[in-house]
Amino acid sequence: MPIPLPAHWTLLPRDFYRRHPTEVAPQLLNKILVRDDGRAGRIVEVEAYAGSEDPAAHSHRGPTRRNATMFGEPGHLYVYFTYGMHWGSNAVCGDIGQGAGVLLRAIEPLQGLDLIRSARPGARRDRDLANGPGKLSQAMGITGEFDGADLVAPDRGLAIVDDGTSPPDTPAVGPRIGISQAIDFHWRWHVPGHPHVPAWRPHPSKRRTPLK
DNA sequence: AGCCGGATTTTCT
DNA sequence: GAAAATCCGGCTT
Repeated sequence: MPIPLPAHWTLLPRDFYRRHPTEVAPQLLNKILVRDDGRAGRIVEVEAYAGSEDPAAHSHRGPTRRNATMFGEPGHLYVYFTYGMHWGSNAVCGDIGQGAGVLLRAIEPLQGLDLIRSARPGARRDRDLANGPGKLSQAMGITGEFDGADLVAPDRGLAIVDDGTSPPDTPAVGPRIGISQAIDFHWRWHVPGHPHVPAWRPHPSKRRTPLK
């Protein structure tokens, strides 16, 4: 069942996702993540994860039960569980079998603020509602039930749309956060100076050292 | 504003 | 059995 959208909001086509995640990621900035319950937010921070070429990717060592969605059709949502309590949301990219995706790290809530606030009871300020992959998923009510959801031909009330806002001409770039492998890949992009992106980070505030 | 530790459980080695 | 694509609260500057 289709998601009711404002007239000028258009679904992103399948081919949008059928590219390398480092190409898709910056293009996802300023797009909108929408749910059929009225929740919507502008994507303001993303990270690219490739397949076998990327030691930090869940898909690096090939398909498993957890990452199976990453190896499927692009334009679906890969939802993973980590740290015993947090969900992360990715748009699957590239070709089938590649295992690539773009992690959605932060959105600026636009619609359904009442629902989003009640989903994030701990948030003091609105800028804390969805400025992190776990917070974003919690704000939008995304859990494992949404793993594999189609974002192009929505089957679970979730989609990514274009409202006519272009991606930033010069998106800010930096290293990915919370990983211990391939920290030299600068595969994180965000809207420069956006208030709903965590304060300017020239480097991760907490860098884990690889276990020896 | 930054650093630190605890929470909590799935996943794969 | 250890690490994990994190978050939060509490403590120190």
